[in-house]
Amino acid sequence: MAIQKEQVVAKALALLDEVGLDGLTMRRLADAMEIKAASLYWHFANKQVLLDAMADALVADVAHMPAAAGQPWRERVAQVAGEMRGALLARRDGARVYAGTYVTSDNVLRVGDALIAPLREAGAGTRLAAWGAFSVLYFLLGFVMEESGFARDAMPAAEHDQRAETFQAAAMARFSHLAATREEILNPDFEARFRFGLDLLLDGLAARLAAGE
Amino acid sequence: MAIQKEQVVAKALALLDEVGLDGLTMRRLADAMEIKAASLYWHFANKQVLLDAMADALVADVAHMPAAAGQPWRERVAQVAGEMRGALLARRDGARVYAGTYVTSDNVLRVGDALIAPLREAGAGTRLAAWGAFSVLYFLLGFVMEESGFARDAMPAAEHDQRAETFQAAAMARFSHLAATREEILNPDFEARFRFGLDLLLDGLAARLAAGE
DNA sequence: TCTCCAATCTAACAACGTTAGGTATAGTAA
DNA sequence: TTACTATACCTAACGTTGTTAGATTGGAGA
Repeated sequence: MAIQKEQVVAKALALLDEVGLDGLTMRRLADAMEIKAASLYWHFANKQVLLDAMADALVADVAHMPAAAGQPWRERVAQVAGEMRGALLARRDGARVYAGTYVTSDNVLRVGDALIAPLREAGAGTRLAAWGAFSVLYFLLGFVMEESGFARDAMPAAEHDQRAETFQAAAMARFSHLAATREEILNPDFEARFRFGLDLLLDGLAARLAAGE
Repeated sequence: MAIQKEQVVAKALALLDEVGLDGLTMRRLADAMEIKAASLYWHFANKQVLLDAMADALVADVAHMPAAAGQPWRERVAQVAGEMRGALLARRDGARVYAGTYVTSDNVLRVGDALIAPLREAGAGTRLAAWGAFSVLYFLLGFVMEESGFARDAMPAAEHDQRAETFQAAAMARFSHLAATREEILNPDFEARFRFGLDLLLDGLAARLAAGE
């Protein structure tokens, strides 16, 4: 029975890649499984429960690697954060699915634990460790939501270009600082941008660790 | 005509507070305006356009105050970020509405400009200013989404308590670091938590500014 | 008075999530 | 074998949603 549930979730994630979150309907999912829509309610009480299970499955592979001996806490945090970002980007609308749920499954909790652990072992107090780890998660979630919203394949290329154009027009006309930093705002190297923001947080954490918090 | 549009948006925001994003249907909005649903499509091409306009209106009051003379860049960034958080929290599901759209309206662009400005004037290069400002925005968005999801009035009290319970059970059994920092994870002082994460980012930015980036 | 156009209406469509209640299948106990 | 039970599906339908087509209103300008 647990096996069947997981098969449904797997098919749902595969379908998500095809049709996106808005296109993911119970009827379409049922079709893909060669089943009728009503039968899905045998396995899941409602669609939200299904989405919760999908969100859980989304991060199932994150934070499984044990820390290498002597690995610095920064690297460990960055590692988990990178895995998490990768997991949310791996499937279309992954970040939206994840953000739309409020799951406290093992898979989700493990990520939190894996972010807190390096901080605690580096000497952080409970507040610094907990709030710091969650700050990383908040940044990560906000970042990836924007990142997947901006991805070229998330919208018609024409719309993408038109957006950049209206942005530029408004920026030049009214917002001098946006205009001045336009190139960096539109810079599509999301890997570097993510690393940049993450490093800001890690630097802040390092300063507090050094100060004995 | 623009007036009418804004009246619809205003009513929609008022209704949002009453029924939440999921309860906000075109028919209900039309009812509240003593109009039929189809008539809304005279003013807005579709629901998403309406939601975009709502997201725009949501942040209409943010970042209007000019910087006080000699005000440090940190304070200015914190000020705008605080206003933005306040705006997203001011209306029920405000963060969800905002995150679900991709608007490049004046109101939205002004926030970006107001976050970049202090950094640039403090000597930041274009990359540091732009990426730094957006890092603050990403954190902010992720934070407020979580915050409003966790707010007591966002879900039945029973569900809230049950969540905390299942969290605790799992944490104690399997995730020692979550268990150890449990109190700080569940700490409801979101004001302090927000300030904490924001300060992490600001510290990181300060270090880079000092280094001449 | 006539014309025009903005703003609304009625009516309907397809699609959605979900529920009630029936049916086949397969394993288990008598 | 027979009877029972739980699992996993089915058909059929309900109410609601976003949206469209096309008709109707009403007021302003010629």
